[in-house]
Amino acid sequence: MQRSTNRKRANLRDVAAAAGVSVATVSRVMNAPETVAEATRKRVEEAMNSLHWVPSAAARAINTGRTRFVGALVPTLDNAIFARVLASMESRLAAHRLSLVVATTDNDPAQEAEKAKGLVDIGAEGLIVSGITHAPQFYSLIERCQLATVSTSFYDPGYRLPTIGYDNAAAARTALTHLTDLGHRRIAVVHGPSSSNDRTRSRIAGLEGHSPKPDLSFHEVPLSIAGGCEAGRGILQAEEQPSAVLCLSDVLASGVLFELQREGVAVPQEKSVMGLDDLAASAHLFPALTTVHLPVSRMGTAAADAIASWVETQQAPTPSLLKSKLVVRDSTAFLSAAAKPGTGNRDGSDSDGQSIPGTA
Amino acid sequence: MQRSTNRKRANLRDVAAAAGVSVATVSRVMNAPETVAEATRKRVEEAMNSLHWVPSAAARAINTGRTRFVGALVPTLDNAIFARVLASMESRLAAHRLSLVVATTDNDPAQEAEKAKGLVDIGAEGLIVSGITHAPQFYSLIERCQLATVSTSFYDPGYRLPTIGYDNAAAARTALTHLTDLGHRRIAVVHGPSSSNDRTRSRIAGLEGHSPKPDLSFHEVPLSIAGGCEAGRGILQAEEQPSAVLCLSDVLASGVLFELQREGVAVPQEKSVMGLDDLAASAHLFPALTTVHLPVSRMGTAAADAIASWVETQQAPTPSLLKSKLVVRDSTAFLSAAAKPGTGNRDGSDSDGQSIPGTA
DNA sequence: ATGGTTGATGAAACCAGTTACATGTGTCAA
DNA sequence: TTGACACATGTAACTGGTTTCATCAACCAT
Repeated sequence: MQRSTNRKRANLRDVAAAAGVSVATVSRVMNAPETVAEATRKRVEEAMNSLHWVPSAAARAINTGRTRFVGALVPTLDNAIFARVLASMESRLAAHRLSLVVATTDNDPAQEAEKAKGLVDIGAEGLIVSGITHAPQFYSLIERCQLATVSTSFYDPGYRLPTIGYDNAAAARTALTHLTDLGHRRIAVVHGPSSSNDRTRSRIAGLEGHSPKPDLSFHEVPLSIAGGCEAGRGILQAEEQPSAVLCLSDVLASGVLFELQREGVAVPQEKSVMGLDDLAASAHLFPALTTVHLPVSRMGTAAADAIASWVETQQAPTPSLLKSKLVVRDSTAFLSAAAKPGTGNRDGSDSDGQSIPGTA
Repeated sequence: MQRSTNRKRANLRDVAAAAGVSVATVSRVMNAPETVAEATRKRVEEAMNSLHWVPSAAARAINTGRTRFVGALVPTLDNAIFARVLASMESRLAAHRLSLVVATTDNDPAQEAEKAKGLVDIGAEGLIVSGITHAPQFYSLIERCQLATVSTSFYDPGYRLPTIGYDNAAAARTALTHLTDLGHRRIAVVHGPSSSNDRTRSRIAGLEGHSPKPDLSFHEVPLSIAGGCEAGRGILQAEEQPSAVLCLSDVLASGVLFELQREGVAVPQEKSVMGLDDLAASAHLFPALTTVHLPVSRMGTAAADAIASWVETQQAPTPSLLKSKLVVRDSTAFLSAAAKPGTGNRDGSDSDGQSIPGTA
C-alpha cells in the first residue's frame, strides 16, 4: 500500500512511456487486446499495474459520447413500491451495462426539475420519471438536451413522453367493483395527497360514474402506514360507518388494517378492507390483503429496456400498457348482517373471506 | 421543437463562433459570469440558447477531475431499511452537490466487486458499502484506485475502511436483555441468512454469553415478511413452545406477528415478539412492535457527510459509532402464567403490554 | 527478384471543455 | 504625457483518452 510520492494519477502517456510503446498501443490493450502482440500486451499490462493506472471515465466518455448511466426521479424511497420499481430497473439496466442514478423529488415538480438538471449536469444519458405532471423547466430541459426520457406508473399514449405504466383509473375501478360485487355500498376511500400526485388523482377519478353507485366518503392522508392509521381512526369516528374501506395504495391499507385491529374491529367480518398496488408484504398481512396487483417489477424492467434502447438506437420507444389484476385474499368479504352499516355490532362471525373470481 | 438537420450537438466552439467571441469567453460566461462584460455575456447566452447548447459533463469532468457522484452498494432495495438509508444519503449528498448511483449486490461479494468495478468505470468518486465482508477483488479495486470508500451498518474502528455504523452485537444483546428482564427464558430467535451477512452474524454472536442464560432456539429464514411468516409457522410447530420470539430484524418480526395472529396466538399475552431495526412501520403495527432502534437515517447522513468530505479534502473520515436504543412498545410483556411455555393455553388475559423503562 | 497482403505499431488529430498567460484598451494619478 | 493598473478578451496549451491513417517489417505467391 505504498503511497507513492508522485502526486497525480498516472495517465495513458505515463503508461505508454513506461512500457516503451505509443499511447495508441496502450489504448488497444484496453479496447482490442487481440490486435496487440502477446509480448507487447504483457509489457503494457505490467506498466499499467506498476503505475496503478485506472482509466479515466470522463476521458472515455468524451470520446465515445457515452456515460453509461441514466437517472431515475422518484417521489420517495420510503414507499416500498418505488424501491421495488428501482430494484427491477437497476437489475435490468445492469444487463444493458447501464448504471442507475437515483434522485428523489418528494412529489415536488420544482425539486424534480432541479434534480433533473443535476442529473444532466453529471452526464445522464436518459431519465426515467414517474407520472405525467412536471414543471415547465423540466420539459424545456429535456427538450433542449434532446434527452431520452420515459415516464412510468401512468399509461397515456397521447402524452408527449413515452409512457410505460398502467391504467390507474381502471385499477381503482376494478377494486371498487370487487367491493360492490360483494354487496358493499357505503365505502370509505382512503388516498394519499392528490394535489401533488397525478396517479392518485387518476385513481380517484376512476371511481366516478361507477354502477352501481356506491356511497363514497373520502379520506386524504399522508401516503404512509401512519397515514393509513390516521385514516382508520377517522373512519371509526364517522357517524355513518362504511362497511368497506377502499385504500388507493397498499401502504394505506396496511395502516388501516392495523388501526382497525387495534380498535378491535374484525376484518373482513365487520369491515372489508382492500388495497391497490399489491406490495410483496400484502399477501402476508393478517388478514392477507385483497388488492389490485400492479405489475411494478415488470414495469421497471420494461422502462429499463425502453430507456436502454432509446439511448442505444436514438429511437424513442412506443408507450406500453401493463395490465393490472384483481387479487382476492382474505381482507374482503360479502356484506353480512353483522357488518351492516350503523349497527355497531362487532361480534363478527368467523366466516372466511370469500373468494371472488378475478375480474381483471 | 425543431429537429434541426445538423446532426451533431453544438459545442463550445460553435457557440463561440456564433457569438463572435473566443471559447474562453464562453467558458467564462459559464463559470465566472461576473468577469464578462454585460453586452458580451448577453450575446453569448443568446448563442447558447439558439444552438440549444448543453455543456458536456464529461468534458468538464476531464478538466476538473470531479464527476460529482458517488456509488452506494446495498444488498437489496426490497428491505425498507436500505431504502431508508439510501433516502437519507441521497438527500444529504444532494446538499453536497453530489449524486448517488445505486447498485444492488444481493449480499453476494462477487456481485458487489463487479458492480463496484462498474461504478469506477463510469467515474464514481467514492463508494459507500454495507458491512465489512467483501471480496478480495473489491479490496484490490479500491486500493488500486485509491477510492474513497466508507462502510456502513457495522461499527469497527479497526477495520481497514472507515466504518460508520452501530454495534450490532450490542443491539441484539439489548433486545435479549429486555426479554429476560420480562422473565422470558425460552426464546425463539429468528434471523436472516447468516452465511452471507456479517451484520446478522454479529447480532447472533451478541446473544452469546448472556446472563441470565436463556434457552434459545434459532430459526434461519429469508430476510423478508414471508420469511418471518415461515419462521412463525416453524415456531408454532415446535414441541417446546417459547414464550418470546426475538427477531433480529423488524421485517422478520412483522412476518412473525402476522403469522401468530393468523394462528390465533395473542401477542403479547401468549407470546412476546420483538424486533430489531425500528422501521417506520413498526410503531404502527398491531400490536406496536417493541424493538431496538437503529439510527439508520442518521447513519445515512453521516455516511454521506463522510464520503463528501473525503472526496472533497482527500482526508479519510474517522469511524463513527451510532447508538442504538431500546424502544418498548406493545408486543412484549412480562411472562405471565398464561404464556408459560408448554401449557398450550391460549386464553390470554387482556392485559396491556407492559412498558419497561428503556435500558439502552 | 518483385509485388501484394497481412499484422503490429506509431504519429497526430480529435473529442469538448478549462485555464495560464498574453494582449489590448481605457482610466487615472503623477 | 506617461506609467501603472484594472478590465475585458483572445490565444493556445492542456486534460486523458480514442481513432484514423501512415509506416514498416514479415510472409507469400508469382
